[in-house]
Amino acid sequence: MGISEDLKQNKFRTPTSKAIVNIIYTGNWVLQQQHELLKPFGLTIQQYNVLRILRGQQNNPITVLGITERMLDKMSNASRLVDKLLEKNLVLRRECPHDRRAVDVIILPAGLTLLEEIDQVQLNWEQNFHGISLEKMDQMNEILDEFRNVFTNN
Amino acid sequence: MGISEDLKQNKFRTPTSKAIVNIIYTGNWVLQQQHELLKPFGLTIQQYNVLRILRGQQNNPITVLGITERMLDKMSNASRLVDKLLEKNLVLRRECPHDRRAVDVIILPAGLTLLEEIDQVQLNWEQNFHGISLEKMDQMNEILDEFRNVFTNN
DNA sequence: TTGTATTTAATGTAATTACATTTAAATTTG
DNA sequence: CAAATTTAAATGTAATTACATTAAATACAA
Repeated sequence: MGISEDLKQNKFRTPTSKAIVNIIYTGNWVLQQQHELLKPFGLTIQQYNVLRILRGQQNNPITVLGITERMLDKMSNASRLVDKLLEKNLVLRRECPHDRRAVDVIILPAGLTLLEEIDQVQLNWEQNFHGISLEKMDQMNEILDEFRNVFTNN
Repeated sequence: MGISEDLKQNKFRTPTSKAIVNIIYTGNWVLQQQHELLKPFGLTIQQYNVLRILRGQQNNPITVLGITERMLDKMSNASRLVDKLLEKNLVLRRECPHDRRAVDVIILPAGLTLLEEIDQVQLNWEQNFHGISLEKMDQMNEILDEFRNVFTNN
């Protein structure tokens, strides 16, 4: 019996201790799904996140530090992630004009096209959750937010 | 502005797409906390999980495959994780009597003691969430379970 | 201005992880 | 029974990640 059965059978001291395992497990489960979904596109989850951050900039360049700050996942070396995207010709890197320490990164049309392809598959995957009411989703979002905010804001 | 602000400001197409990011982000946030919490004890999260699985066995040995099946995190090479725990003298490894392919793993008293120490810190950390009602925790648990179960059971 | 501290990115490295392969034992099949 | 298949664990390896350090540019302070 695996952990999914543990979760079903409520083998936990308290709802809180179950919640902690449940959040880790479900987060991991989602990551796994995303990982599978991205495989055919030759991107890791981290690379995909960086690409989306770049798209979110709407043509404005963003520095490597800017990327780091926006990343889901702590400091996974944005510098080397950008390297990988460069190798795939999905982004452009150039010295920042006002600050020669910084490096601007911009998404290339090829990057945008790739993201659009992935969007299709993503949207399709999200359809799976349409059986869950939006009210419930909102509820969960609220509680997750509250969960993190017990520590003076995160 | 980082992703935590994105979550606060509801910059998402739908509650569902927010939920997906929120679950990954919160899961990651919890993992990060656990990681910090375990640092003083010289264990990685994976090693800690394996130790807890072994404790859950109540003196009954469990095979490496058994451990893999119970792990939160897919296949992170239980074999090598057990190696690490062996190096730290927290577990014992021996050939399984009925099946010479399999290897039984048992937690040692030192392992149990270490877990007890960690329990203290864990419990202390969980106190942070006592401001959230148990009803809410239950609600979140239910929705997380439902979330995963849209795919014929996970 | 000069020297010090800070910021930004890149790099070195050790550990971890993902994924495939290997080895040995057990199980199944002909 | 022998051969083929499956199962369990270990291992090889390439990629990724975590963490520390370095290098270069900027900001700041005396």
